[in-house]
Amino acid sequence: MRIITWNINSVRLRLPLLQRLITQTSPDIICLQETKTPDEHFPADSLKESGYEYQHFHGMKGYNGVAVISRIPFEAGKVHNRVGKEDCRHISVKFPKFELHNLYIPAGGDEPDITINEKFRHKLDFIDEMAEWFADHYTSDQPMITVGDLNTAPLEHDVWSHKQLLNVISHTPIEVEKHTRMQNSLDWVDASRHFVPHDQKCYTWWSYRNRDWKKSNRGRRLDHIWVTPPLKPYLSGHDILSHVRDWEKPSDHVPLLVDLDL
DNA sequence: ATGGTAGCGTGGCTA
Repeated sequence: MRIITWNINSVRLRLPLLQRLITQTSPDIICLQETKTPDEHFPADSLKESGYEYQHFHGMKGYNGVAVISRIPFEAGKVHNRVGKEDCRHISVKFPKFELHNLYIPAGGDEPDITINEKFRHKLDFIDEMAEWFADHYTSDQPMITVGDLNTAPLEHDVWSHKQLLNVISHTPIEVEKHTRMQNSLDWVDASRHFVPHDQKCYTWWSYRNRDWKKSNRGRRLDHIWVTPPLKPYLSGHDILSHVRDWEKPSDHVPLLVDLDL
């Protein structure tokens, strides 16, 4: 079983790129973030024609938005409102062999100070709520998968410069602490780091604000696939599809792929 | 220290 997660940064604008990704990798399940469209404009029919008959999406005008599209049937999905907002950042669906959560955690703005930056407060509260909610509703012996743009790069080699990013939102100690606490809530296994050694640089996002993303290579690992311990033995493959960052009109995030022998 | 680019949807927010 092949699962892809991708912050697509507008599913309508990049539908042709999504189709190309499907042709090249043939995933069973695709999870998208930042679809940036209300549900009535989600390209549901087009993706059904591509083979993804089972769909669950939740979007809004202009911002955020998450979607799960699948060739494999799943039970009716859920929408989860987080920290009192209806801003389309968390959906889940139930497959026969596991439950899947698709997350778009708030980016958090620019200033890493909760007293002056409401967006950073929102991000930290969101992560806290997720950690509690996972622990309250599940146990780590249940087969679960969480994917998405978690907007935190927790490890030293998840960013191009650990020292220079210590005070930059996505890699500050307070976020890393909360992110790690969320990860520990159900003993989530970080699938990318299961395959990529911790001392090796590993990125899924490169800013638009660099003239040449590949040359400067100032990336961060913001996108993640986590599995609970029962699924760990079935992890069989992993790929970060960096070449997609070079397609015309790319997203600033690249797709992350995991294979499970299920 | 600053500014750099992109999407949505047409002015300014968010990333």
